[in-house]
Amino acid sequence: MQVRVRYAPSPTGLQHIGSVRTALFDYLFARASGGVFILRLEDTDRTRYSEEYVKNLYDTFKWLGFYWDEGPDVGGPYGPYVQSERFPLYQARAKELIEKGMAYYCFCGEERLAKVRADQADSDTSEMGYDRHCRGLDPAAAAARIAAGEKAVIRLKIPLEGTTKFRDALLGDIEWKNEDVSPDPILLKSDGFPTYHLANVVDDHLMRITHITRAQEWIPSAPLHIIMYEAFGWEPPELVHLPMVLGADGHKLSKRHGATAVDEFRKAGYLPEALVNYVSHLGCSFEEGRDIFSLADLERLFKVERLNKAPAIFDYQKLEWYNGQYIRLKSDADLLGLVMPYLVQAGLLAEAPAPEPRSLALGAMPLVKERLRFLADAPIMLRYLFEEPPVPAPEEFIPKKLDKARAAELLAAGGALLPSCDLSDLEATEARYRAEAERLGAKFGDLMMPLRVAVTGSRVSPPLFESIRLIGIPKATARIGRAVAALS
RNA sequence: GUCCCCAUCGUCUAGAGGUUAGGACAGCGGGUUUUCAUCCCGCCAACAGGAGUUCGAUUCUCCUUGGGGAUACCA
Repeated sequence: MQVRVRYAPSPTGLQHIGSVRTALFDYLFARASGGVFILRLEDTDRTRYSEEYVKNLYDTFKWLGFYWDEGPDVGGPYGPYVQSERFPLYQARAKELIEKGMAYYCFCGEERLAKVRADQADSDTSEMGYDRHCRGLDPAAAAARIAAGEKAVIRLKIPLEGTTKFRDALLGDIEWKNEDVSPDPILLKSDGFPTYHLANVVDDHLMRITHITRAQEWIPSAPLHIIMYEAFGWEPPELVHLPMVLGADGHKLSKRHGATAVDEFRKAGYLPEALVNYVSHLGCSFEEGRDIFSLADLERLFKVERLNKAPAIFDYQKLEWYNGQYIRLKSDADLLGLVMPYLVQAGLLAEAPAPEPRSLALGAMPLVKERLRFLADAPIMLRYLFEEPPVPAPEEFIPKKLDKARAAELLAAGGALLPSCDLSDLEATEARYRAEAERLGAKFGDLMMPLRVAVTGSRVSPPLFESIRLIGIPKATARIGRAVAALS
């Protein structure tokens, strides 16, 4: 039997790093088993729905490099793949359950439900949730009220006794007492929209889903779904509940822990490879003694047995390390392509730069490749190549244990030497400067630091001689001249 | 409160009865180096606790403790 797995997001927010991790495992599971990966939009919550989130969903996965075999945009034999386009299906199925006596109309309004909840909170009862007030209603009477136009929801009849068993491919056998299952959850809302439970079960069955992979927060609704499958007389898919992703404080990952929307990572200059690689190791391992895995590697190596049961804490530092690794793996041309939008946004480069500034930027890539943590760091690091940096305060020029006069002297000497240097020969240039430092009785570093500050505007910068080679000796000499003047 | 799931270094993990408990990130200390970074080397650091089972338990069972999740006309 061919494996069919789906990622079924609800477009009620930006794609979250946690759900993307679930999507990744869905995707890998399908690919590793030669199965089919399906995207299904669960847009049944129209109060939180937004078109913008649908767009974000597509953008996110395109950027990450996932593709689906069936979905709203690519079609497929079991469509439509958007739940809002499938409403009649759910209504029919809910009514089917009523006819079978497995579900019932409930006429309880918000107020009564709120009161039930409040009473439960006040008393020391362990009973929680709906009190099954309408469960005992005469079906014919209820049907008559519906026919008369009264508003109602449809609730599933959870058996009052007995147990529901199911097997999780990861966690093994799980058995629930039916009295502990959510008491008669709503299947169809009063506005006729299905809830997650109904839509999910109906669609998973109709779309021939073979494996449900979702986060462990869904375990408590699994028995309820199983009861529904049984009520319909359907074979339930295999369940795989994935470990959750937590923040540093051990709670469900959320905004207060830092960035959570994939979009935020993307804008900050994270690479999709880094994100995928890092996230794939939250709750899963692939191969020992290796840290770097491409999406293609993961597709090949993924196995359900390598999944973990315990929740994983999201570690921003490790993600950052991965990002650096992937940045260093890029060719200069590729890196420039990635960094370009950031340079453009900072006003350092035109959107379609002329050959000269473009080659300047390209030449700068080897200088920053080892230094970038995020793509967004590039403009800060490279600004001095494109613009005249302001002359820093005098104390910035003064090496440790030296004074202002000495700094000016070293700076002037270093500047004077520059025009006669052949910067295509870095070694020779360095040798000359070392000799110059010796002649002046200065440490090499003390000769270099003021020069660096004068040329780049900062004590921290990419390698100096290569930087000068990029902007040209005349420009560098001019900057040094200005700095000498400022120091005198 | 009730129910469910989980438990190896600070973090992500390897380990599937016998290992000096391995790797990675972070931290710390060195080295390379014109600053910063990269890179290289080293160090620190874990089987939550208690009962069993067994010749032998990190590994199997139970209990305790701890952590997380669910308890919506959201998913």
